[in-house]
Amino acid sequence: MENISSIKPTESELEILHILWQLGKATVRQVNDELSKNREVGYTTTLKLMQIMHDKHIVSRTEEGRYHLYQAEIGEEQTQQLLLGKFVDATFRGSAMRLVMQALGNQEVSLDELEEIKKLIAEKEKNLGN
Amino acid sequence: MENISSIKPTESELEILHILWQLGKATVRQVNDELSKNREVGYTTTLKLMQIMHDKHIVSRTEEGRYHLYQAEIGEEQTQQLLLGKFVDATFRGSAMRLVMQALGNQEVSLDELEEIKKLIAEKEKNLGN
DNA sequence: GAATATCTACGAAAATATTCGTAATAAAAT
DNA sequence: ATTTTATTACGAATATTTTCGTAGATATTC
Repeated sequence: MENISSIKPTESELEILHILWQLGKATVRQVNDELSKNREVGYTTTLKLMQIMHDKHIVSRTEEGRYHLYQAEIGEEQTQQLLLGKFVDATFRGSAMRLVMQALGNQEVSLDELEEIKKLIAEKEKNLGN
Repeated sequence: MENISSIKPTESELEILHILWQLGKATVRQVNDELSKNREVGYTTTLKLMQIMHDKHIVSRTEEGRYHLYQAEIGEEQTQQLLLGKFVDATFRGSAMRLVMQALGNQEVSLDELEEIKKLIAEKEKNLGN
């Protein structure tokens, strides 16, 4: 990926990216099998999507004999970060704070997870305190 | 809105909703003026979008003389909550925790805001502690 | 009161995203 | 070696979202 901040995978592409992030390298068949666990989807549909993603350089591929092995070209965290920024802008008018408040208030978060978040806040406060 | 969990405003619709949430009631002209502050957009484009939103029952309208006065039919927090849930699923595979960590780690959040978040966490821990 | 401006309604074009059918090719099985 | 199976390439149909042109109605201005 050259143009790093212009990433905008569609929802379907994101589904495929998640599978590739999990599997590392995968054939269209493997990805399609994974997708099929959740919903009906034709093999050529998945193939086409992955070809488009290849055109867009968000996945790379190598030929292994007769197959193509696909691999994500953009990192999971990096992508989440970018999508998060856009989502915050679109839905929370740029206020990450409000997003966090809503997420903590209403989404499922466990006690252990809250502890981790507290640690992160403590560190962040230390840095901001400078 | 009858079918509350099937809300899925598009990005353009969300932009308009933000304006309506802010203004309360507004004419197409007012909304279009607001939109135009950010980007080029034709009046009839905005009109059409708002008509579609009316068809979908995500806004209501009353006739005031020659104008129509539009008003959001879905609440801001409620909508954000729904979109947040979908976003967490699509982008963070359902882990609100990871979203919060990333948001705190990389988005802009001030010291004061961190304090507020800490308060929220404290309360939530009290409840979860039961 | 004629011209101008400002609305709404509506259809359809344009842009984007998703789905799939068909053909070509290569491998595997019989 | 012929048939069956699995793969890629490609075009096109379908669906969704966004944009806008045109027409008709009603007010406003000169």
